[in-house]
Amino acid sequence: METYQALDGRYRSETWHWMPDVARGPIDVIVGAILVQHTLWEYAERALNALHAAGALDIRALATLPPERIEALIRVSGTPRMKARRLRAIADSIEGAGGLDAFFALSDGELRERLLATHGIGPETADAIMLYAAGRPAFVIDAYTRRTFRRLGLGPAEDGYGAWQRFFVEGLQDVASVELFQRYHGHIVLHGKELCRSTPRCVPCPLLPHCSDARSRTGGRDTGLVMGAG
DNA sequence: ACCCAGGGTCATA
DNA sequence: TATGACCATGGG
Repeated sequence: METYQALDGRYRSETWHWMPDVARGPIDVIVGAILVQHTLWEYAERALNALHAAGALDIRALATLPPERIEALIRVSGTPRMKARRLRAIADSIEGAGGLDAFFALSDGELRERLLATHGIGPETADAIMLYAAGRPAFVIDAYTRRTFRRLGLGPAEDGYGAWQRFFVEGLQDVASVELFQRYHGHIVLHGKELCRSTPRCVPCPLLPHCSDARSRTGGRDTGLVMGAG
């Protein structure tokens, strides 16, 4: 919680959405969540723009267009054949649920279950869609979050997705809300690097590339960021 | 010519 | 259950 307060106090004035600009609707978020898998948002956004320009950012289009067409449009985001298949899978799943409205009318549990049953959607992508497209209180655990918090010497004992998620949800239970989960995750993604750099209590860890430049800092300058559990 | 990047699936042991 | 190969492209 103190970590969140530190981040939020510092960056309160800026937008915190992890998908800037293009993700204006739920379909953009759903598609973006798949495109960003194992790559940088920069590339996912390019692919998203290409889909949009081609009029393919639409459930019906994604469910019916030839796979090669989708592949060509999203190539820049990497693993195009895989991601084209995954986009088709989620489009089919949404249509199978009775369309986007019916899909979003599902309960939290039903929605997550349907997402996880979709080929190519695992816990992180499911939670990203839950939180950012459907507005459900699902805390997203991604590589940035794990790296940043491990670097700060925080986090659960075990390393599994569920353990990380419980760590955050339990630490935030008194203040949990969709908006806070979105802001917190966004802050970590956008500012995790600086958080590592500016935190005196950072511990050495050669396994964390984006923080490795802060390795030897122990008496770091005071930036107003103070760490605490959860 | 390396290395990595916000994941997930599948085949092994 | 757990570990590793694989996907494939762009940038440092």
